[in-house]
Amino acid sequence: MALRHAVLAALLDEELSGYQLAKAFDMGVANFWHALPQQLYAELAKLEHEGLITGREVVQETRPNKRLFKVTGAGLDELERFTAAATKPSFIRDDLLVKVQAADHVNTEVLVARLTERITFAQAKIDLFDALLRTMRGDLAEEDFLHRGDRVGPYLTCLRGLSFERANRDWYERTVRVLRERAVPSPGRPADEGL
Amino acid sequence: MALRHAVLAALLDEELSGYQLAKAFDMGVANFWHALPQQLYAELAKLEHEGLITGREVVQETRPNKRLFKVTGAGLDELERFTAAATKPSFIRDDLLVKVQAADHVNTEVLVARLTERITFAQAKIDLFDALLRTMRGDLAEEDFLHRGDRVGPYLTCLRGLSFERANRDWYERTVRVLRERAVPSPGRPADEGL
DNA sequence: CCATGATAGTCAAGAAAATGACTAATCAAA
DNA sequence: TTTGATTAGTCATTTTCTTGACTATCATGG
Repeated sequence: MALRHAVLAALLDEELSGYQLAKAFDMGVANFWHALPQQLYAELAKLEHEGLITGREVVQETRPNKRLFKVTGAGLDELERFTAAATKPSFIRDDLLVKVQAADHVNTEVLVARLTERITFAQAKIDLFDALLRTMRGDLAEEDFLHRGDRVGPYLTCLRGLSFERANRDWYERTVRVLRERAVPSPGRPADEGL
Repeated sequence: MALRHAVLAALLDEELSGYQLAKAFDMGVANFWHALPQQLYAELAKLEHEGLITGREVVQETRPNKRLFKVTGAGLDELERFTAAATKPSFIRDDLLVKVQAADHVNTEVLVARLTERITFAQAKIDLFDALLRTMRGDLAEEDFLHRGDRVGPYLTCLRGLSFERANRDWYERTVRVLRERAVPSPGRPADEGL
């Protein structure tokens, strides 16, 4: 039941429409949670029905009308309750880990290709997060912002996202290096093709 | 559809029973995927039905009988196909990120408590992974093992798990530090209670 | 003798997430 | 001028994951 709380958390700082939320939760900027539009619209409906958020229609001339949502007092209480509740640990869930686990038994070249794709992707996210952090902290140094800035929550989660993507990139790179080195027949070790 | 491939990957190096698999996939050692026993038994049944694995009954006197599974040729082909297929990027999915995202709006003390719990948990996993890695590489240095050892797949995934848990621990610790510092009323900045 | 915990495995139900297709408007560029 | 992109949102189906309970046997400790 974390999606609902992720939505509540996202609506704390600004009123957003379902569409804007969907953008925020898509792969690009999903620094703290990821969800598809369908899930979000469904969740917004439920949350509004339960009185944890309220929506207001915003009429637009040039664009289709939209509904902006914000968290109610009851919503804040629910978040508070959620925060106090026990947490269950998180796991990495990455296709690539499964593939690398099988690395000794499958074709190395395709695996390296997949890893290389992901290096690019990870780097893109790193750049994005870097830019996001710079925007958030303005002209303050990071430590200053964390100490004195208002709204450090989003900054902290973004830091985690940045660190995660950096670790991804580094591991992808190292794994590629290892697999490539092993693929080259070197003295003292039989080559891949030799098996 | 990654669970089935995770199971295949896990069965590559050794024959395992459903029960043993369940152990391997539980929170303790799930370095590359996580799943509950129910999922695993169901998946094993499906995989056997489709001929991607074969099971053999092992009669035991002192314990209930068990079925050991191993990957068939078709299973290996399926893994190969999976490895070649496009990967979708992975995201962190952590309750705590949601909670920290809302940090500026909820009670800091309970949040710090949750974070502190996780520091302990992360440290335990770090120690576990460290030990696992040492066992896998034997008396070889890491770089030597990665270059010359057989079966580097599991080692590499374990490395990723280790790095992930280290990053978790570090982020939890930093977040606790930041939240604690901000909670203390300091000159030049209004205290939490002041709002 | 009884409680416990480990081994080994199963069933059913429900919540959450992913997939795929769809409406409908407006704007910008080819 | 029609194609594609963006904004805004919905529906239906399937897959996957989680929760919770349940059956057995054997070993160990108290």
